[in-house]
Amino acid sequence: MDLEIQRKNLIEELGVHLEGDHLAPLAARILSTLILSGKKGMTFDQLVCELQAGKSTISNHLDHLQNTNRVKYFTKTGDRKRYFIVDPNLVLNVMEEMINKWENEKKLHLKIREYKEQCNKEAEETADFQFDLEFQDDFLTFLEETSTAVKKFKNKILSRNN
Amino acid sequence: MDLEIQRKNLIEELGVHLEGDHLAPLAARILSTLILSGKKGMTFDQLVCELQAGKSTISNHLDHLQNTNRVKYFTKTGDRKRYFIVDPNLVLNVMEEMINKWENEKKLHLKIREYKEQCNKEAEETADFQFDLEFQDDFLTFLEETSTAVKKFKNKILSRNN
DNA sequence: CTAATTGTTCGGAAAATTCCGAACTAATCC
DNA sequence: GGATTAGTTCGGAATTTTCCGAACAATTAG
Repeated sequence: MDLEIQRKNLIEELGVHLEGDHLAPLAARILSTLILSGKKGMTFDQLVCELQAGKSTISNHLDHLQNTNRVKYFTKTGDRKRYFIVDPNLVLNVMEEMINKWENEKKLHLKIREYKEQCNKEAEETADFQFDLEFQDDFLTFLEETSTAVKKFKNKILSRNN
Repeated sequence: MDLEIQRKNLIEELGVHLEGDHLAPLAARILSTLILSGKKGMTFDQLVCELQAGKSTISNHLDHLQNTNRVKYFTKTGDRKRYFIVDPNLVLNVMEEMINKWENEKKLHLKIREYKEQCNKEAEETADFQFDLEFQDDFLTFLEETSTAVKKFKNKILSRNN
């Protein structure tokens, strides 16, 4: 198949997938376009043209993508344009985010566990309803182990990259 | 602190967190309410009342939560009401979803890798730009390992439960 | 100095999501 | 049979998200 057609299709397919991560449709298209452009990057105008979008749309989404550590840019001497690329640490950043999310989830579920235990203590005296804590414990173990797996891999990449 | 106030706060806090998983605000509140209600469950009317929402809203969201394997209900003989509870397999189902998502992500990135390799082959002859495949390879390894970690834990839970 | 390039900011239009109430169904109760 | 319980379906109102174009910098080019 023609490489250019293949590329267009991949931008859309990857774009749809990236929308799953709280990215607006066009933000997802920008990111997938940059992923497929590799290290040569893309300029603001190229993105506007390629994605058939308004300049302000591209500007705002690029801002957001940079603030969330997904995109960076480089420049060339004597060239005012910015060349946008995916953040070289994107994989690490994504992992960092996952770990943080899970860390928060763990704290929350510990709070819930505590609440349930308090309820059980109160109910004990009246031989009333008791909470089953298995759900909470399963979930906490799950978060713990998955988080550890990701951390381990993160360190592996980090030590390889230095 | 008063248990009831603690509960209300937890519903909101957990609710906000659950909104992160593509759940509408009220859908997230339903799920967090059920998580905090334990195995005694909650009836349709209790949810309508507790969450101050319209019956149709609760009905539709409950439908969706059941279709996505997050919520189940049980009944009592001589009682027409349904008692909604979190799906006992919620943890397993969430893991299942993560694995599937990552499986898809892997396929997509393999496609991208292939595209980039084709580009490189074409560019070789003209000594042109070459794609760096490290990003793709890092990501693929990452998905592989995390997926394996989750699968392992899933099996541990499964063997414990039978 | 004037024009062109490279964007950013702001107000609002368009579209999608979320939620509600009114009307409806289906089963049970009296 | 009529009233009550336990919900569902449908149309649309309210809110939020997403995107755009016009006007506005700010830098460089001629």
